[in-house]
Amino acid sequence: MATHTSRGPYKTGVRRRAEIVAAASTVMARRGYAGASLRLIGEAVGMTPAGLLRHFGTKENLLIAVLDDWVEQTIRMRPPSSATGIGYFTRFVDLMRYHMLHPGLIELFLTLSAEASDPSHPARAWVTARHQRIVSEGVEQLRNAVTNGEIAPMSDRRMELEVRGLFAMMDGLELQWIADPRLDLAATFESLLEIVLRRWGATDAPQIGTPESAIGGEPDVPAAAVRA
Amino acid sequence: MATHTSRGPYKTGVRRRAEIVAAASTVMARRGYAGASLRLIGEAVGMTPAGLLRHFGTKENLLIAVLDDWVEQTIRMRPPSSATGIGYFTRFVDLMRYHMLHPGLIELFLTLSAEASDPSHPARAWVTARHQRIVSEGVEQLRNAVTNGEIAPMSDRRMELEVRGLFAMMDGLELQWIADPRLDLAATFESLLEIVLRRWGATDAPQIGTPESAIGGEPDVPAAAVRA
DNA sequence: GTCTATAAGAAGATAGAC
DNA sequence: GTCTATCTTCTTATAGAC
Repeated sequence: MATHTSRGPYKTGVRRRAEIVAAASTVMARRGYAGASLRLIGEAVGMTPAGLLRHFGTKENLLIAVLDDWVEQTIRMRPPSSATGIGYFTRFVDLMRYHMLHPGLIELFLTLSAEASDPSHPARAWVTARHQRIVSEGVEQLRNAVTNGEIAPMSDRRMELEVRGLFAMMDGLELQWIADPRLDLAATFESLLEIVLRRWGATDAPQIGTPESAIGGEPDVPAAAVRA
Repeated sequence: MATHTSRGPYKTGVRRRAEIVAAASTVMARRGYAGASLRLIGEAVGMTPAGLLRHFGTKENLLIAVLDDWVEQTIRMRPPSSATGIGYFTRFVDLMRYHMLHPGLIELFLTLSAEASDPSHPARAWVTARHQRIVSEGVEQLRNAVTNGEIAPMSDRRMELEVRGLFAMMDGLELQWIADPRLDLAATFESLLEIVLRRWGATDAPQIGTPESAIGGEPDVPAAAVRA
């Protein structure tokens, strides 16, 4: 006991736990919650199903850990209130680029969002709450943009409509992208966001040219190379 | 044999088959392909798993039958080439209203679209092919709209971008709607479509007021009542 | 055409050795 | 902290009675 080099008794345990969450995240993203068995996750991290349950008790607890990790990663990538007004929205281009490098994250979110149409799905409440949170967060930032004079004024109803439309477009593009990874997700979104910002009357809309093609159809334009 | 009243020997068989497909469609939409066991589907239609497999042989064959039925229902609702140019896009408002009355259809499509991010998923090829088909179909109709002088000209790349953005918005709104059915899907989409058509320079964009609120928050505005 | 019975395997979860 | 072994239940699928 006195000879171990780690400073805390739980140090390796914490690391192992993180490895399990990462593996579970990947497998659940690919196969869905129901399709991701503890054996499959265990194989990915080199452990038996019993070993996993020593750490998390139940499969549902593991899902919750995966969701928490997803939130943590997203926040680390895009800290809340790091940008206000229009800057809040332009930062989503970086988020899309981040997603292209970590496909599992968005696969997981979309799979759970769709699966959770079942009211008895363990992630149902989490998904619903998250949708509500990002819409109200978006409306708040759009209001900031108006207050700061970055964009033209609009009604509250119009703001909710615009925010819902923008977030819907992001999710829908991600859905197209996981069906065909040749789609340049970040570039496509960047072009569409520019159109939206221009329509809102943003004066500092980023100057971005229309990408060569949304799909890299020609073999000499390997858009898929951007992925990890 | 000579006494039965049905005209063909397979009449009841065909009806039963249709009932199974309908039940399987509902259960798969709610639980995903992996989560929808033959036992669960059998209970929904009053049959044992063995009975189901008498009709379809394997679970995967049943999924194929469900996908074919999905296509058939969608086509019946919105016949191909029934509207060209801008009319093609405005008809999507009707499609959204239809989806609100038949939630299972869109739940199934979204669940499978997300699940099928796994390359080994049996519906992977079907989902990918469908995404490609509707994008090229949309671009074709947008081109028609330009040719007919309904909207301002735009480049081929821009057309693909606009179509991808519009379809992404539709899928994303549907994702928001299954997470919170209080959202008035058709009205929200109608308002957003009007904005897009106006931007395209459509002269006959439908005159629709912004809905009272995208979410019927007040108890006296039961937006959910529109559902079946 | 649907059933019961059953196979062969995988699922989540528990007990206890080391 | 991870293992093996085991339990119970559930999975898809087959065989054969009615």
